[in-house]
Amino acid sequence: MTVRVRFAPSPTGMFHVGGARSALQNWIFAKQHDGVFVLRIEDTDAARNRPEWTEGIISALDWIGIERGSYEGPYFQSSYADEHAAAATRLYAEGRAYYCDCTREDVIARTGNKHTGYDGFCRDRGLGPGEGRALRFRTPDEGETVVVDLVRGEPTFENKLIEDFVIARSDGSAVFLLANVVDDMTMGITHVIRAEEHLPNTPKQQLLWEALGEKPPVWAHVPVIVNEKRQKLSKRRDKVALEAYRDEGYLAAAMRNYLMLLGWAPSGDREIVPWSVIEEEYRIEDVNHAPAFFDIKKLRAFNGDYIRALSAEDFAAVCAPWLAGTDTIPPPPWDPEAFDPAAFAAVAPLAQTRISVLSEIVEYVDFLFLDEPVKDDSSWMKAMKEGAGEILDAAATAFAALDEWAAGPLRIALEEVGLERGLKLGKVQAPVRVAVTGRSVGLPLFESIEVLGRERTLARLAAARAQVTV
RNA sequence: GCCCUCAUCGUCUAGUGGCCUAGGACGCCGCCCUUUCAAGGCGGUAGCACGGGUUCGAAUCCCGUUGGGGGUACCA
Repeated sequence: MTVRVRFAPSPTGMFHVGGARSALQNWIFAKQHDGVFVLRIEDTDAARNRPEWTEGIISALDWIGIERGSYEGPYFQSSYADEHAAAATRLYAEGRAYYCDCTREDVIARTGNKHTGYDGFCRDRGLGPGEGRALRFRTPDEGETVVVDLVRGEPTFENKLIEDFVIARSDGSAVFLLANVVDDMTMGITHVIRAEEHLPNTPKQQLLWEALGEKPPVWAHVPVIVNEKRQKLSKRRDKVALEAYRDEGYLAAAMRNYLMLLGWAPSGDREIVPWSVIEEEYRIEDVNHAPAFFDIKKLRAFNGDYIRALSAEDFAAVCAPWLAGTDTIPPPPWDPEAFDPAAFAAVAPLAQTRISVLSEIVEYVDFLFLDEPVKDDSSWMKAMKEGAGEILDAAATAFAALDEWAAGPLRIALEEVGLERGLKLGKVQAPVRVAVTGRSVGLPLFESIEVLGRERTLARLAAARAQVTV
């Protein structure tokens, strides 16, 4: 028997980080078992299967490293409508399902509680299909349903506590529970790996598999990912869009490493490991049972680590989108014509240890490509204190006298300016830094000045001097 | 309400009855390095939810309590 697992996201126009983790888990599982990984876009309403959303899902998979060609699909749930209908018909014909004309309000009126579920009112009324009648599955009155779950063992559910749930709407279309089962059956799915939130659905789906005469798949319910309030990550209140992380400058490798560490850890005291280690060591059975908090701070730390591990060439390459802008990444503040790849390459290694996400690259190098440096007010307040004007003058004079425009001599020149005034380099460099880069924090100063060039540096020093009154 | 499920530093985890005086990582704090800021090095902070068992011995097994999460739709 070949293992067949499926990743079944619903098209929502956004790819959830939880979905990314789930896709990765399914993908690894298929690889480890020489099995097949299937992508099936899930939505019973065909009208919602928007092509651009599907493309979004696929490009998210591309980004996270699940190459096209390593999976089957995409398939669409809505294309199995005939199978859904056939299954519903069969279940009705065999007495495993019955029609019901109760509305939600009817049920609540009878039970007096909106959370008790369906009361079985139409069970034996012998209703046939018709207007306003939904098809309900006749749940067994006794016995129990044992779910075989790779991460949770064998959660057991008492059948009598499972309500007669709807499997087809009054318009005949199948509801998620049935559609999902029929899709999995027709696609020969053997293993279903998904989030814990589906666990309460599982006995219902398993009952359907059995009623349809097939052996249910092996399940694996991994814990959900939660926010700082320990609630399931939600599209509405949490930042969950994978593409948002991508556009902010998280590396796919860091993201997937981090995602896989939610609820699991590789052997030895290590966390940042090559993907090959994860593929080899990850065992779905070893995944924790408790929900994990999506800690962006730790993700950032991982990302910084991955960035620092890049070669100079690779670093420059991954920065490119933020240096030029893309469809989804805003363009940098400078004129594209002003961008100088050689100047960037010269300072890039200095920036590499200083950023945690790629989008931060812009503020470190913008002084090289802007006509005038940005003027950060709090930096000015801090650096342009009394004596600053004089320091700027002295620095300009000393720099102008230099024969060799390079970081070493520039540093010596400024140190002398400080020496004459009994000031440490740290003190004298502050106003110079702000004058040249606009900010009090940035790349190493003399290397920056070297790359900026004599002419522009002296011009900025003079411009700043003119604005300083002390 | 009912059903399901979970419980080790603030967070992610290691731990499967003695290697635990509970290990690592992120965060936080301190020191070193240092032209700012990072990076790097060194050190520190902090945890087995609680109560009962079982056992010579329990973070690990059992029961209960408390607390958290999920589900409870003619959504997926």
